[in-house]
Amino acid sequence: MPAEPSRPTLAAVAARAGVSQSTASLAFSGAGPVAEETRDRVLAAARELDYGGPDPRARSLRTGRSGIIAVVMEDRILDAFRDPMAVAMLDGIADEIGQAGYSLLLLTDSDDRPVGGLRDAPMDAALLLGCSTDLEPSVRVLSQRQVPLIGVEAAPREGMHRVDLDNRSGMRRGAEYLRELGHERVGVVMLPIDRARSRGALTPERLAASEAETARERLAGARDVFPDAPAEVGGGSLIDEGHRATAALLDAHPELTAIIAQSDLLGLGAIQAAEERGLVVPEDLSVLAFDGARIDGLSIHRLTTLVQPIVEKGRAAARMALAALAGEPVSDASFESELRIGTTTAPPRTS
Amino acid sequence: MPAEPSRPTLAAVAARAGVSQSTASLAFSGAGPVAEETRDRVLAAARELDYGGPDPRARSLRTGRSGIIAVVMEDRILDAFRDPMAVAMLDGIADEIGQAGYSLLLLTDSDDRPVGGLRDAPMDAALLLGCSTDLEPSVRVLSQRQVPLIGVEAAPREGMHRVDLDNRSGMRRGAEYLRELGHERVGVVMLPIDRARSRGALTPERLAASEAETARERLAGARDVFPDAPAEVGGGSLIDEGHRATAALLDAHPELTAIIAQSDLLGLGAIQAAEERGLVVPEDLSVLAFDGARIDGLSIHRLTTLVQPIVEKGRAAARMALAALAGEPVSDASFESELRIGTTTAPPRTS
DNA sequence: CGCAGGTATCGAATCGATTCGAGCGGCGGG
DNA sequence: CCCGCCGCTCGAATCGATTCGATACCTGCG
Repeated sequence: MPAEPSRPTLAAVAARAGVSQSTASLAFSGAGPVAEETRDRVLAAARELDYGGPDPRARSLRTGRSGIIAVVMEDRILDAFRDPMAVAMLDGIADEIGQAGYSLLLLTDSDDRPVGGLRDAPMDAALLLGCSTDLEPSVRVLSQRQVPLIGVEAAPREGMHRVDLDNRSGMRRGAEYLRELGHERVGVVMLPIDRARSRGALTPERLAASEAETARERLAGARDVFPDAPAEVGGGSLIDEGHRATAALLDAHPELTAIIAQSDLLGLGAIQAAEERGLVVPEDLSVLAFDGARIDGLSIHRLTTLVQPIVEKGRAAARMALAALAGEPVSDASFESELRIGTTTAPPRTS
Repeated sequence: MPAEPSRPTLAAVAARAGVSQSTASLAFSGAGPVAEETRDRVLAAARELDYGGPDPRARSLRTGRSGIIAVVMEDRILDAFRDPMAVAMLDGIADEIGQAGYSLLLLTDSDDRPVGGLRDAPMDAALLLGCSTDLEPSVRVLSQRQVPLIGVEAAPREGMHRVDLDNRSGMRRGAEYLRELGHERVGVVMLPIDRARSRGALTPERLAASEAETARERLAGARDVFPDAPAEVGGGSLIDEGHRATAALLDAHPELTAIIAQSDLLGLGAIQAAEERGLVVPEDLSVLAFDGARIDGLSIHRLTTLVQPIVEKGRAAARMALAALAGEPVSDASFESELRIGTTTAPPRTS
């Protein structure tokens, strides 16, 4: 091995400054009383040695804190970031976390490497975004490691704090609004309900086998009002998927006068599909969605949708993690959506 | 303090299994020879004590590796993820990094806390995405820490490996194509050129003060062909920004027959702005963009654009980091864009 | 039967900081 | 003038693993 430049250590700095290691440490961390003159000497020595501050690894071993909060998603990163809701929530999380001096570690629960980063990455807390039960093995590792766990719209689990949304009652409220407008034949365009993200008409069997809390709850809300509503499952929360699913739904059920989409993107796809077959929204087909996403560049329609406080949800999750880390008691949070009436719903044509 | 459950340590497991700590370590890591029977005993003891595997903090102190690769962006997370290019590149990075068993730490170079996570987060390497020179202080900390640095379209810096794109010659090729079609009056819609993301007409002073490599290079390419092309700066790579900037440009220069947008999103905004004022694309106004982004839900126009291998860029950056970590020699990478002719360019109307 | 060679295990040093209690002057009050 | 307190500095233990060299045992061969 050639010359060893090897990063200088705090001990080296202390030696050069002629103080003990403990004093040098105090000079850097600012904790504890240090004479100004001493601190200057230490900092000068550090500069001379090109010392860049204490090694985070050593520090984190000693203090038990790494300054990292992990966010675990089940999707591929690409898919997750295509979803404006995930991004918005992440933004809330990042903001809150950053403010508190933590950094954000992005983990996916990929099938390939079952507990890849989850097991080996240093983290002080973990936020699980919309995770299904089959994340169980990974999550177990974390609770063994006594990492505080916060689940956002995740299946309940012992020892996990939760952030929830009124998916069912919110969607029910939306459905009731459609019924009040006079709709009776309504179809539902669903978010994926399994990890394979398989498309197609929803059958009772598929529903029973599903692990996706959010999709199930939103469907339940819709069916509270329209018990027989047919549903088509999309392969993701994407405009194109909403387009495809709606087309399939309208092919199979031409009598539908309204579509309930489980997300705004699906709803936008529904509008595209409708227009493509010559239907005018909302006169020929009403579209109700969910999320209240702010989507760049789509200004023509204002979706009627259930607005959820997504950024706040992210913030809340982050704050719960921070509270848990601070040793404060943590109580679950639950949020409510609000029906925002746009230009995509109207009474059905009186035929 | 109440009862201390305190996570069991490897030493405890070793003791319970009746082996030495070293043996227990080997049993877990798989390195070194361990009799099968012994390993089973260790794993059993671990199970009984509910031991979740070695502490990443301690491991990383000892091994000098944390298994984390950081990605540094200058935007807020929200802004960065609104940009499909950033997301796509991140996807390439995440994929490559994950494959190698590393996790991804997301850092932003926020003004508030100058070296926030950058200084304190454990990381084995850092990827800087499109960062300007004023990232200097943060970056210096990292090179002090001897963390391998990879810059993507970043200003050159000593000790930093680079991934580059032919922004200038690519855009020049696009501009030449416009000229061949017969265009002479062309305007440029630009990406932000300063951290404040201030909008408005581009002046020579603002250009001189700018730090944004990518925007400058792409402009230079356009002006290689149309030296006097007026330019308007957008407040981000967003459809709405392209819309606004194009409107401003057309107000000030009604004679323009083509718009060169520095990103696809800006290009889409340009189309919107054109259509809004009754111009037909491409007959009345041609639009040339840059990126070749795959954008969900926009199927009407096929942008004429310079396609860049964005995912590959991400992969390359990640691979360079991994190579550096493996002690292999690293050589800079540079990529080329390709002009893809769509339906948004045509000869100008012969007036 | 003795020894070389190999394998499984062990001891102990080490990674680089933080932190707690003790020590040591200097200053103010009695 | 002496004592006690306060403010600064120092030593040494500690965090929880990895890893290198040494040890003990066993096998097979001469």
